[in-house]
Formats: sequence, C-alpha cells, structure tokens
Amino acid sequence: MPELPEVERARAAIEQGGLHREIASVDDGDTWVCRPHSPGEIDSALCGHRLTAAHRRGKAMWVETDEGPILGLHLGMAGRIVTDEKPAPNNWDRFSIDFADGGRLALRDKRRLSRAVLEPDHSALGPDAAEVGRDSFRTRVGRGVAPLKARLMDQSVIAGVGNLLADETLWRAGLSPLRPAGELSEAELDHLRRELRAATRRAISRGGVHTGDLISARHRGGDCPRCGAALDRRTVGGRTTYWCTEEQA
DNA sequence: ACCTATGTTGATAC
DNA sequence: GGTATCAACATAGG
Repeated sequence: MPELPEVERARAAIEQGGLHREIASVDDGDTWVCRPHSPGEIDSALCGHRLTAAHRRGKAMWVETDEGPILGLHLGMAGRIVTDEKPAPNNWDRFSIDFADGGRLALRDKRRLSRAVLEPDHSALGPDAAEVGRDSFRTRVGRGVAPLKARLMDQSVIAGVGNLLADETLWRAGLSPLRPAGELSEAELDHLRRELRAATRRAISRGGVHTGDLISARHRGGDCPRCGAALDRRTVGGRTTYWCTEEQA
C-alpha cells in the first residue's frame, strides 16, 4: 500500500491529529520495528515532549519535537498511521505514542516491515519524486542500463515511487518499463516527469495508488484500459510488472 | 494443507 | 559503482 501518496496522507494525519500534544509514554517494545534501539530508548527520549512538525521525502517521514530528538517513521509495505484509535489486536500497533490527554498515535502494521527510529538517516535518499526539478530528473533518471522501471523505483535516484505508481506512470507516459533508462531522450524524460507528477498528485488527492487507471486491469488476463490490448506481465526490477505492449514502447 | 503472491528496504554477490 | 537476487516480516487467497 504505502507509496508516496499514502505516505503523504499519513504525514498529513500526523500533522492534523498528532501535533502539540504532550507525550505521556511511548510503546517502543517491538525490537524489530524499532531496531537498532533498545526497548525504552525512544520512550525516554520523547516523554514529556510534543510533536511539532511532520515532514516527508519520498516514503520516509520524520517528526520534529520541541527541544527533543527527531522521530523517523517508515510505513514499510503495509503500515499506516492511526490517531486516537483503540489498540489493534494481535499487537498490530508496532509502535505507539500515548498522549497526556488520553489520545494516542500508532504505527499499525500487520507485517512488521515498518520502522520507527530516532534521528533517521535520509542521506541515501534522492529528491522527492513529486518535487524533483526538470534538470535534476533528466540527469538522475536518464542514465544507466537498468530498465527504466527499476531506475524509477530506486529510492536513491528519486524517492517515493513504488511498484504500482511506477506501472501507472509508465503506462500514462507510454514508455516501456524495459527501456534502458540511459537511452531515453530529453523529451521523453520531460514527458515522463510530467506524467509522474500528474499520477502522484492524482493519487494523493484520490486516496492512494490504488485509485490509478491501470489498477483495475493489473492482473493476469487484464487488458489495457485505453486500447484494449492484452497487458503483458513480467518481473522487472524484481517486481511484478504489467504494461501495454501496444502503447508502451 | 500447501503453495503463491503481496505495496518495502537492505544486505550481499557478481 | 551499477545491477540483480534474496531475505526480512506476516498475512491473504487459490
């Protein structure tokens, strides 16, 4: 679920529902999700503080605190942020903050691939996929021999594009996921960036990458929603990929 | 019951 | 350095 659009919604949820409330305690007992911290470390660092601002770059989020450390949050493959909800069963709330006012904020994740850490390191992250400028996009994406889709999903190249958004964007742009990234013309790269921004913005406003136009056809036997041709299905960049061989060259 | 598939990242190997 | 593969976690579905 969580690609850039979902993470942006999660960030907004923290901003709207989690700021300026005194932190009474933190449940950081999941040593996998909170690695490399020991249980109690995040708790003692955040207790008594308040969250003051929520930021995002790509799929990475971080929250500032008043005079305290920065809290990094990542949704992994199935995480989401909930505020003021009762604890989920089966310990699905892998990390949570209890506020002094009785409310709470939780990182809910069945699969435990999400992360909560203090002072997160985002130095290996490229510019945000929705913010990257034209020239930067050209030089960062338009190189190498890796398939275009793999390049788009490389978080150190640009941050935020996952499997579904990559397929949707390439389908919108009419570009094959298999094209060696370095072989794209500047015009193609500019067009790709334009479609990436459009697909991303649209997904944010509509609620997530699952609202894309290609999604409904993205299964075995699916047809291109535009031209009706059978979609091709292959593993590209390590992920299941669907595309229209008629329109995406 | 068993097998496959799943939005993520990171470590590892070539 | 760039690229590819597998493992980490846990669930859902055929």
